[in-house]
Amino acid sequence: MDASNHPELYSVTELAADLGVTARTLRFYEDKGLIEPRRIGNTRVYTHRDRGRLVLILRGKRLGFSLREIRDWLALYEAGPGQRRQLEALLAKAAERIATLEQQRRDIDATVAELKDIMGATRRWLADPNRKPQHTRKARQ
Amino acid sequence: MDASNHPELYSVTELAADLGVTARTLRFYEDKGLIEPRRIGNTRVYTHRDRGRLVLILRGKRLGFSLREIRDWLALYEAGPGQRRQLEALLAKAAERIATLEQQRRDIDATVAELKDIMGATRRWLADPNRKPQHTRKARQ
DNA sequence: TATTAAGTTGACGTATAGGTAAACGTGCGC
DNA sequence: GCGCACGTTTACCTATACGTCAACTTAATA
Repeated sequence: MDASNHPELYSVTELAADLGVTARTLRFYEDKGLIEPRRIGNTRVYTHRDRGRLVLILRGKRLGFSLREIRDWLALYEAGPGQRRQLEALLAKAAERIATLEQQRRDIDATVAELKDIMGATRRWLADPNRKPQHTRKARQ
Repeated sequence: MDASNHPELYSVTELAADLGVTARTLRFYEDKGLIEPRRIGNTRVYTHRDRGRLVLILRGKRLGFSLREIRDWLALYEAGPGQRRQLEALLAKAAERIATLEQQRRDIDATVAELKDIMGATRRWLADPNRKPQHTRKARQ
């Protein structure tokens, strides 16, 4: 069950270790239709191309896409007639994701501001418990 | 099952509507030990104080704390000997949360930058497919 | 009184990305 | 001939914050 004699073939455990994930993860991705490694008998054998595909998958994950999105995009990428459409779809998805992230960033900024405000009020209160607690910012509720 | 005759008493549905959540949510919070409204027979009756407590709970949620954290903090707030300790605990929690959020913000910034980089490369590729795709930034993997 | 509205508990479903365990097969070296 | 390391599948578990029934009781009202 060892494929190390051939430089471009990997077992699950090998490739998983190589990519910094567990074998379970690779099998899970297969379950979800993201990869389909060859088999020798019952045993999975990953090629260099499979590895490349997995690198793409992991990058997608790191960028915050769900496995479903990644799978759909890869399928579309393989089946499509030209490249143009997929690249445009990719651009759209990326723009969408950027919008989401920038919204999250604004939410974070607002939350941090509110937390800092509460901290300030709390500190003033600790310094002088008689002074009424007074927030300078108004919360959204 | 209507408590509207008394200005400070609410039924689940009333208070839920008032707070913009569902009755299920209030019962769930009770299950999790965050509130303990009085009962008339089997029926929940919320007082003005319960409402105040729920406002605190919802603010905690909005600021990104888990129900468990909120519950623990409320318990500590009720049981504690003075206020000083709880306020200091609150300060610590808030600082912790701010640190988490600022880390998230950095992650978002990095991700957005990478996405924009990919978009740029994709656009150049669309404009001139002969030119090799070339990212200016290097990803973390 | 019969109906309806609102209350109750309990249990199962949802989404995500795997972890963990059980039970089993299989080739290899000694 | 045996054990070990590694492979396989199936299936249930995790965390979070509720949503969604279902079955039942109680209270108010026409």
